[in-house]
Amino acid sequence: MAKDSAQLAALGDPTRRRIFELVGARPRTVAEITRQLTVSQSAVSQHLKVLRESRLVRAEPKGASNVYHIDPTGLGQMRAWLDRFWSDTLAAYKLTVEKPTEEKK
Amino acid sequence: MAKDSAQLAALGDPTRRRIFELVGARPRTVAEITRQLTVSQSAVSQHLKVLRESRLVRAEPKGASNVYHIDPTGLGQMRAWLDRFWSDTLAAYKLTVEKPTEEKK
DNA sequence: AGGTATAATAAGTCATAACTAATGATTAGT
DNA sequence: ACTAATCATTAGTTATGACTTATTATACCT
Repeated sequence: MAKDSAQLAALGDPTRRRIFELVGARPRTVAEITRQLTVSQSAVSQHLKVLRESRLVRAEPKGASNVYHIDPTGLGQMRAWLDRFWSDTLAAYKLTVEKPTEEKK
Repeated sequence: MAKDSAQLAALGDPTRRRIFELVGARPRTVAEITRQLTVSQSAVSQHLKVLRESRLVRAEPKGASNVYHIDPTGLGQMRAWLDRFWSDTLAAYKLTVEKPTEEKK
């Protein structure tokens, strides 16, 4: 459990979550994203940098534009982080449900 | 996509991630958690409140102590949030892998 | 070459959230 | 009743990260 999650850190910010969701809906340029939000283009760029470095998005240059896509790498890492708890929690939950009368240990 | 994730907001903080991981390893009291970290008991309590309100953990009173457990509710919501992108990303990724020569659109 | 658009970076600002010490309610034991 | 332990809450402090404006490198068109 020494491995912190850069993805969770990145998505802790609401503006970055919205950016991620926009890109998740379909690939977008910085300008498109900026038009959808109420922050400056520069703020969007800075947020995209954080998302890029945590491997949640990747940039594809197209002329003067950069088109941002979801990056499966960070998604997979985040999913792995989550699955650690999900399987354990599910197992404990199933025990409770299947044996509701055996609460004593 | 109007539904923001309280769970991601909660886990955006590194101290709260560590607390969540400790509780995920096994149920723990506030005192136990406090001993494992380098912040005050008061800080731990405040963080646990955030985790509780986002349904990532639940408290079980035991005498003067509170034992904290993982709450499957918030985990499930977080997983659902993530799965929205995972399935789409996987589909797009598979398309790329299965047809590597058709990069033109 | 000149002009426009795009996006990354730098430098500065400041609100807020993570932290602390203090407090008080509750529990448990003698 | 008294004492100790536990933990939630309150009130105060301040570092940091999200924001802005400004700048600049690159791409593209005429």
